[in-house]
Amino acid sequence: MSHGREKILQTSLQEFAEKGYDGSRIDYIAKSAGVNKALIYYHFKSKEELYTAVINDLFEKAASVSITPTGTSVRDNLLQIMEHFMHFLHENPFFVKIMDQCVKHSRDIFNNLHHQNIFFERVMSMYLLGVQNGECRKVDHPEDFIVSLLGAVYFYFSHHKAIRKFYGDISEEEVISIRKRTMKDMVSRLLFS
Amino acid sequence: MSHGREKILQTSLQEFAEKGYDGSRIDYIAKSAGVNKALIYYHFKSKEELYTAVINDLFEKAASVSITPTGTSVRDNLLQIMEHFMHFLHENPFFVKIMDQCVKHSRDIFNNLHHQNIFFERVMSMYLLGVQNGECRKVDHPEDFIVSLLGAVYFYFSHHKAIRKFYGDISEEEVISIRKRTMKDMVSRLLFS
DNA sequence: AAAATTAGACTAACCATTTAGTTTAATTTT
DNA sequence: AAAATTAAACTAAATGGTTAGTCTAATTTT
Repeated sequence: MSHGREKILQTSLQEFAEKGYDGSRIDYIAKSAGVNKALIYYHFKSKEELYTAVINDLFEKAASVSITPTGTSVRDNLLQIMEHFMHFLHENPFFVKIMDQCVKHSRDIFNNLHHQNIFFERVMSMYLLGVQNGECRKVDHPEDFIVSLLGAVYFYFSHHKAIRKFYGDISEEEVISIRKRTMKDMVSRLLFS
Repeated sequence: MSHGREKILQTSLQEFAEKGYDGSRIDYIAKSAGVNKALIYYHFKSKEELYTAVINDLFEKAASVSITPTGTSVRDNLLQIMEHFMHFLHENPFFVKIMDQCVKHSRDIFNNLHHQNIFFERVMSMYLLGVQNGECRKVDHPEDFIVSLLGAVYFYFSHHKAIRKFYGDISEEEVISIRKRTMKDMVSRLLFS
């Protein structure tokens, strides 16, 4: 594989994540990647195709993250998955930014992605296991509770700029550790009892 | 007040909410608003200024929404505020869309807004009241629980397209009613007991 | 009369895309 | 092994559509 192509993809991810599709400039991507603009068109047909390539790449990586919980109880495993979700968002800030735009931009790109929702599915199937073996409490609409739990976690990362001030002047790591505790408490209180 | 100015602001809100700042076109706004393009520049210095005017307008309206809970207990009042939050997001889809972009776009515009967080503040002060009179349970980091609760509600609206499918083939009103029940359950389990 | 609005041509900058070519390294032919 | 050929990777510069913003002169509204 050519070095240029990889570099273009990396740089484009940053640019698209930060400025959005319409705000991104091919010229700037080329300059940042240290390649000639035409090389982008050599590897990708158009800006649109570059965008979808970037997105597919990203979501593929996201989907390949293996989450095989190792706990002995459903409770442990659920907490592990959720913690994993948190870490994933924390370590992949581009994912959140791209995801946020992607939901709005061309629905075709987004709908053709298969792996948007591994975390939802894993939490759900783990929860259903918990209901079966009596560990979890039964709720009428588990999908709604799970969306709420994932959303609560996601929201902090997607609206970091707006939210951060509520936590005062402590380090990011401290906030994450607080959020982790809260998240565990939420899982316990909402899905168990 | 001039009729044109109002119409321009309304139309711009839609355009900016749907396409984002960079994706929006002044020509299109003028056409949709049924006014001449020059009129936009008669009222607003530039696209950027139009954008900030639209945003300030929107957040001003959002802040002016009076939330004066009428319940007899802190529990009732908290639930009322949260339900109000949900209704507000449901009825003002533009708000969510603008908010989402706004967090990313020019930080100056966003940081100069005073009223981003009325809901956070009202929930927080109501909760503190509940702690004082013994209705609510004490938690180490109430700000984190409140962010999580608001986030759980917000997430559904901001990522509607990605999430909707988890609820199957039921009407939007039904989903909202399910979400309302879940939200109440969450408030009860997280802030009380 | 002053403020609001229209018509629409105009411009300058911007920006995605193309064209026409070069470089490099590997493969084939002589 | 030298010469010829190929294909892929890459580049500099041009092209042309798009778009924010302007200008002028006239008309309508308050």
